[in-house]
Amino acid sequence: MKKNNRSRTSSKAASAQPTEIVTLGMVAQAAGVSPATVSRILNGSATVSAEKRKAVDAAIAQLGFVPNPMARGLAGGRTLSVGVITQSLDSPFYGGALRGIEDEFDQADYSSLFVSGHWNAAEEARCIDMLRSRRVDGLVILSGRLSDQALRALARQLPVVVTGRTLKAPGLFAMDFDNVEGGRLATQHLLELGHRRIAFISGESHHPDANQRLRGYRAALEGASIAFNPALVLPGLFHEESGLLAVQRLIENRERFSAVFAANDQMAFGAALGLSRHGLRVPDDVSLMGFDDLASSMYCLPPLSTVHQPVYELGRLAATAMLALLRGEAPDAVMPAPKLVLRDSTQAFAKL
Amino acid sequence: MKKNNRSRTSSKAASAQPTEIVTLGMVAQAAGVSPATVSRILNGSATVSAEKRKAVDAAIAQLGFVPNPMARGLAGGRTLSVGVITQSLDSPFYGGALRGIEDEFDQADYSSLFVSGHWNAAEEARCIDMLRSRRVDGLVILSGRLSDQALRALARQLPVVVTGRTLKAPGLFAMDFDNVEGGRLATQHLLELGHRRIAFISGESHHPDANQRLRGYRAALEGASIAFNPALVLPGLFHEESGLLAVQRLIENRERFSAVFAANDQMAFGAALGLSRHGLRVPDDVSLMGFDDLASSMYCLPPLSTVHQPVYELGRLAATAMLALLRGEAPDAVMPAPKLVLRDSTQAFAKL
DNA sequence: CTAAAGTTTGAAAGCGCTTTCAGACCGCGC
DNA sequence: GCGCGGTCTGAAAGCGCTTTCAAACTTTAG
Repeated sequence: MKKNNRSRTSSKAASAQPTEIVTLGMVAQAAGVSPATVSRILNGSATVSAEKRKAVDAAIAQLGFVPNPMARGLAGGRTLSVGVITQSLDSPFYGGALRGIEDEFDQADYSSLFVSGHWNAAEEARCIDMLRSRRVDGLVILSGRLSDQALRALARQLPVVVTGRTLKAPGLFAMDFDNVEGGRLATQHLLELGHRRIAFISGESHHPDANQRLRGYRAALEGASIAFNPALVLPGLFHEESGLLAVQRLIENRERFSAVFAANDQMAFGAALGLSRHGLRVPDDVSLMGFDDLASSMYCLPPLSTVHQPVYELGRLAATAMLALLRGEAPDAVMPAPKLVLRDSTQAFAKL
Repeated sequence: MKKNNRSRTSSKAASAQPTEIVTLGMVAQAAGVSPATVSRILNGSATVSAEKRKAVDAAIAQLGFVPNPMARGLAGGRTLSVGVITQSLDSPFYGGALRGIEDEFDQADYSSLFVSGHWNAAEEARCIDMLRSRRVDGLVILSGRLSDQALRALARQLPVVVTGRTLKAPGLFAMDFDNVEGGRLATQHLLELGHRRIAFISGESHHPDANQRLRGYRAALEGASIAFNPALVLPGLFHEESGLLAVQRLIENRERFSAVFAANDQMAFGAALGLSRHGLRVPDDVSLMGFDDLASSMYCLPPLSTVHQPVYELGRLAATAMLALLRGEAPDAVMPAPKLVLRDSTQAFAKL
């Protein structure tokens, strides 16, 4: 018995291990060829005679050989894995995107390493270091906090796909959703329903999405020749509580409004609760509009009118783009345009 | 220039790479010691003179050396990574657990590989194979579909922590939430409010959680000497739509009920919508109780009374248990007991 | 029929790290 | 002064795979 240092958990106990470790070398031996040949067949990196190929395929099947990604990574420089940086693993919004990414990569036999940056540039950088040390072949970043500069530098080292940006650089593919148009659409809808005093609950001030949606809101107002009233825009933090708070503030300030447009659905939920606490009914007393179209928006009370973001699709597109980048091709993913989803939380303005 | 086959993306373009690849060998050379010594210091696997240790530490810091996990894994048999099998990456319920797991492992310098089994035993097996081929040091399985048998076999090969089971085996740690008690608590609460005709929307019939919660429901009924009425328990699929459907069915059947207890919050949301569609108000006309206490349950309308599951804590506990297993210790994590969270969706039964 | 130009193939050299194994060095006791 | 048990340390052998490199054949051209 040679020295077997690996901690295979049980060297004597379990005898009928379902999966004994099978190496490429063993396959080679079983097929009567050299390891190099097996590797070539595995990777299609060179032509191999049909005869040997058959023998090897048989050996692989018979032994149940599964290549060891670590060894592959070490030797070949590729790991068939890509890092995905999200901000929070349990975000109802990004969750869908993660699923899309996972599905797409799975199909291509890549595996995805998910890590979350917690909306924090430093932590994000840490994650990136970690992923690079694991030698991921590429990086998908869901609207990170990194500067465009840093992103460009990163893309020089490995392929990067980033969402929520418009940015061009070698090795870098950016996909952006038209938040301005989305914000405009939502506001316009409210306007068309006759609303004139429309409150806007914004997202975090640093967040580009929030600002773009605000721009859309202002653009729509302008299009309808309605003066922008800063007192009607409230700060928000993209979570339920901040929506609630915003509405409370609005009411405390005795601001008059017949509709509320929240920069995301989560804040809209909070707003709905806030309104209800003050005896205001949605949509009878005030119309409410969200943004994102979370899975749960269809089932809240009342079902929320919102701007649909194809978040699962976005995930798939991002992954597809990464796959293209990895193949050395230029990705051609196109983000779907914003689309209004009208449900029960908005209705025509009723003159009081 | 030696042959540099690695595809470092740019061998000439970028000159001021932020992170040049630094190997253990380079550290050794810089510190004037052998690679073996550096490794020993890194892993604390043997005593090293203070002098050399200092030199090496300095070199590491100066060069910004980061060990390559792949090489470590290949050579040492440990990868400092653990696989986490969840069912859906975007589940509002498991999301919290994932976050807990990630946080805990991060602190211990382990990284987590998340994959989802999509509630499907075959896919789950695929995931496990994939993770094993990546040589994860352990496996955390969030209420999988695998048989206890399979789990036991798995645990013989590497440490496993599984939630949603009661199971004892070497190398295996199971953590279970007391769903029966939770179901009992919720039902009892409704009972105490004076409700007598309480509908129960169940989860998938194969899902142990659903069945346990049902058992709790029946136990509470029994405790109050109320006959169990099968017509009041509806099948459900743990998602919103099935909650909606269940309520519709209930109403179509002209079943009389003054309260609904859904086996999870998502179905409760659906139920709320269903009730509202039929002009039934929560809680005035019917009380509604959920299970899980999702983050959003606090913000729905009306805020949902439910059974709190400490899902983030559960994640942390699972990770802590895995860390203990990895150290060869026996984990001693204890699941918190179910706790009622009473909000606005339940109220005393008002005689019609 | 020989030289040049392909094809296939295997031997061998790594990838970056861990881990024996044995040598070097030290302080002891006899 | 010699041998013994200890404590450090480096050389070297892998881990499982990829990728040169050159050898061994086959073709094709001249």
